[in-house]
Amino acid sequence: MWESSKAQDLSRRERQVIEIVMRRGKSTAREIEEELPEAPTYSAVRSILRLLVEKGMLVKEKVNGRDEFKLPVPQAAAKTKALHEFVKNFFANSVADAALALLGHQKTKLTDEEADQLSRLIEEARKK
Amino acid sequence: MWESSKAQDLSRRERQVIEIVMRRGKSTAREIEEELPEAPTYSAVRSILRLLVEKGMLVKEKVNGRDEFKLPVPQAAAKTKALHEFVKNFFANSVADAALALLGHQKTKLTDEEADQLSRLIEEARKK
DNA sequence: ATGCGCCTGTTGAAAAATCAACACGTTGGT
DNA sequence: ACCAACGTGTTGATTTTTCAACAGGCGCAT
Repeated sequence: MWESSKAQDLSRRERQVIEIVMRRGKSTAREIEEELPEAPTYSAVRSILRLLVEKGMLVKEKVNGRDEFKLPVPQAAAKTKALHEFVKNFFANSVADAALALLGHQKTKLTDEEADQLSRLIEEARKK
Repeated sequence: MWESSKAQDLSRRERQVIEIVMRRGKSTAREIEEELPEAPTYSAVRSILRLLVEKGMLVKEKVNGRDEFKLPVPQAAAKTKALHEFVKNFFANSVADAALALLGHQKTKLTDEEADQLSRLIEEARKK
C-alpha cells in the first residue's frame, strides 16, 4: 500500500544519493558520504539512506555485517530507464535528437568496437 | 558574491519547473502550472518561479505585459549540457555507453536522414 | 470610464527535508 | 575477554521548501 515513488518525487539529497548508487552499482554509507557534494555528517547520510530504503528506491543488504545499498533492479536496466526518462523530459521523447546532441560537436572519441556496435544499432533502427 | 547555482542544488519543484521550461523553450506561469505533476495553486507556481529567477536559473521577460520565463542560455545548448551532465553522473562520463543504452534494445525507429547523420558523427568520432 | 477577470508580488504559515546528537551494537585487534 | 574504533538506528531540532492567502495592478470589453 506504499507509493510507487517516481524519481520525480525525490528530494535534492535523495537524488544525489541515487545518482551515486547508479554510478557505482553498490555503495556503503561511508562511500556515499565521501562522494556527496557539501557532505553532511555520516549520521545524516544514514538518515537519507534509511528514507530511500523506506521508499523502496534502494535496498539494503548486509555484507560482512556491514550495510551495502543497491538499486532494487539491475544497475544497467535502471540506468537505461533513467536515460530514456531524461530523453522524454528534455528532448520531447526524440531518441534521435538526443543521440545527435550526445555524439555531435564533441571531442568524443570512440574505439573501433564502440563505433561498430553503434553503427550496427543505427542500421537496425533505420526505418524500412 | 552570489551563488553559481548548480543544477545539483535545485529542489524537487524547482527541478520540475526547469525541466518543463527546457522542453518547451519558454513558458508562462500558467503553462507551467498545467504541466506540473500534483500541481499546486497558480500562486505557488509563481513563488517557485520567482526563486528560480533570483537564483539565475531562469530569466523573466515581459511579453504583451505578461511574464514569460526562459533559460538564460539558448535552449539547445542547455539541453546538450544537461545531457552530458547526465552521462557524467550515470554513465561515468562514457558517451559510448550512454549512446549504446540509448539506441540499443529499443523499438526506436530512425528516419533515413537521422540514421545518416548519426552514422556520419560516429565515423568522425572513431579513433584513428 | 468602469468593472471584471486575470496577472503580479509579498508575506507568513504549514510541511518536508536536512542534519547532528546520542545511545547502542558489532567488529577486530591485543 | 577487553577495549577502542567503527557501524547502526532513533530522535528531535533546525533549516529549507512548498504552498496559499491576500492586496494591488493592468488590460480589455462594454
